[in-house]
This record gives sequence, C-alpha cells and structure tokens, in this order.
Amino acid sequence: MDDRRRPPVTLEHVARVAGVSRATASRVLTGSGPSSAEARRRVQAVAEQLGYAADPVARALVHGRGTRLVVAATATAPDALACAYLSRVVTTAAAVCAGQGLGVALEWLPLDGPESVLDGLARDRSVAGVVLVNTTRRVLGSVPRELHGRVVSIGAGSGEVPLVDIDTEAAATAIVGHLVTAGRRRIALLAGPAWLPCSERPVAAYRAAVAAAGLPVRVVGGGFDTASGRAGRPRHCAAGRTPTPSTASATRWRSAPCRCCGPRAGRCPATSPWPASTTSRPRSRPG
DNA sequence: TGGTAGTCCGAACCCGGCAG
DNA sequence: CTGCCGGGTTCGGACTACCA
Repeated sequence: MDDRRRPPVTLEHVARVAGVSRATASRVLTGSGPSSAEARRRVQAVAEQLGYAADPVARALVHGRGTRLVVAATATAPDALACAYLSRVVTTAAAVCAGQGLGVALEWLPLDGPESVLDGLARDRSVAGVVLVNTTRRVLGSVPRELHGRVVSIGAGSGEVPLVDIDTEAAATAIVGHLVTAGRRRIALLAGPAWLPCSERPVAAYRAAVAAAGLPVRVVGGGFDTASGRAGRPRHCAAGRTPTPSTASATRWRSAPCRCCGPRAGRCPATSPWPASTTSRPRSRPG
C-alpha cells in the first residue's frame, strides 16, 4: 500500500469505527462538550489507533478564521514588492504558518491609496490575519475595524495595530558608536523613503548619536534596495565626503560596494566587523 | 408523574471550486 | 444557476436516567 495515496483519517472514520456520531467524536476529541466515559474511551482509542489528526484548514473554515495570512506591503508600485527584504518576510511567515495549515499571500498596498485593498482584506473571510510591512500613517488610519485583533505591523504601529520591529534606535546608536570608536569622523546615514514612518526612529537616533560625538549630520534619502544604495553613495561622495555607512541602511551600503572612493574604498566598513546591534522585540507603544 | 440533568444525534453551516 | 463536495464545529431537539 502506498501511504501517499492512502486517504487521510477523518473525524467521520473515527466516529464510524467508535460507533458514535461525528458530533460526539468531535466533543470527545476537543473536550468541548459532555460525553460518557465509555464514549470518550472508545473515541480516544480509535483516534489513537488510526492516527487521527484534525484538519487545521477545516477547523479554520468552521471558526471563520480564514485559511491564509496576508503580508500587505506598502510601495509606490507593485514591482517594488520583488525585493530581498519582503522575500525574507514572506518566507519566514510561510515557515511559521506551515504548521498551522495556513497559506501566505503577498498583497500590494498602493502608497497613494491603500484603503480599497484594506477594505477588501477585511471583507475576505479567507484572510486569517494581516502583517503590514512598510506601514505608513495613512495605512494605520485606514485599517478597518473588522481587522482589529488580527493585524500586526512591522515598522510602525498605532493604538489599534500592534507593532513588532527590530530595535532600530539601538542599532543606529550602536553602529554610530562603533564607527566613532573606529576613528570615523564623517558618518552618513542612507535613510529609507521619506514617506516611511519607521525610518524616523533610526534617523533620530543617528542624529542624536552623531551630534553627541560632535560630528556633522549627513542623511541621504534612499529606498529599499541595493540600487538605492548604489545611487545614494556616489551622491554623498560627490560632495567631497568619504561615506561611512550607518544604522538602518547598513545592509544597503554593504551590498553596494563603493567604487567611487578609489584607494579609500578598501577601508570601507562594509568589510569591517559589525556589532550585533539589532534585536527583534515586540513594541506595545505606537511607533 | 413531573422536573431536571446528562448524553447523543441530525442537520446546518463555513468557503471555493467544480460538474451538470 | 444550482447542487454537491471536502472536514469539523455547533445548535436544537430527542432520548434516557434519576430523584422528589
């Protein structure tokens, strides 16, 4: 017998073999209602013998909890979703959801009009939960009441939308401190897009750390990808400065080797050891 | 005999896809 | 357009046992 072709054991099978109805078998296995000791004994024995395991998708169907987790990312255009960061978010979500019988879908939230997409997600009963990425204040203000309690945000939160994020302030402070200790005196920050609220925290931390060291502040507007790093670095170098990467945008600097700095490129901190400065932590306060 | 508690069952329902 | 299918949960009603 090929196990791959063997039909799964269902509640119906268990109930039939145990000589009870599906309702009784369900109550016994979930412990959700009254049942006789004899019924419990038979049902539990049969379930164990047959290797019964409740179908998580069917359960989700009953509870109206949905069958998929949606990663909703704000971007100026749908093609911006094809980035390494979002791939990691989706891959990680899929790994976590696999054991729950949930699928993962990626949705684009238009920067200039996320309301209709959010309303659609709230009406869609197949949606178990929503993870907001690159969250803006407009998105936070547009989350329908129906999504409250099953929505979480990476980057920025509100009273209704809990926030989970890496500790970007501590990361910015630690990295600036590391670079100052290493003798750097011109430390630039390649920031995220101006419309992204979560960029504000590391930028503020960077400004404070640089100011505390008595150094000039230099913030360069960037994007999400390697290309923005390649574009931003020459802009800084063209101003006669040798950039030293810092804080939230360090990964973009590191993936964009500086070709314009000539011999000094060899001293690029992208090749230097970095402090372990970022940690994932839940945040209960709005970001 | 009537009231109550415990137990069990049938049917409805959830949703999206598919066949007729 | 309608009905059916998948698997599990829950509601309403039926049945039994027990006690006063």
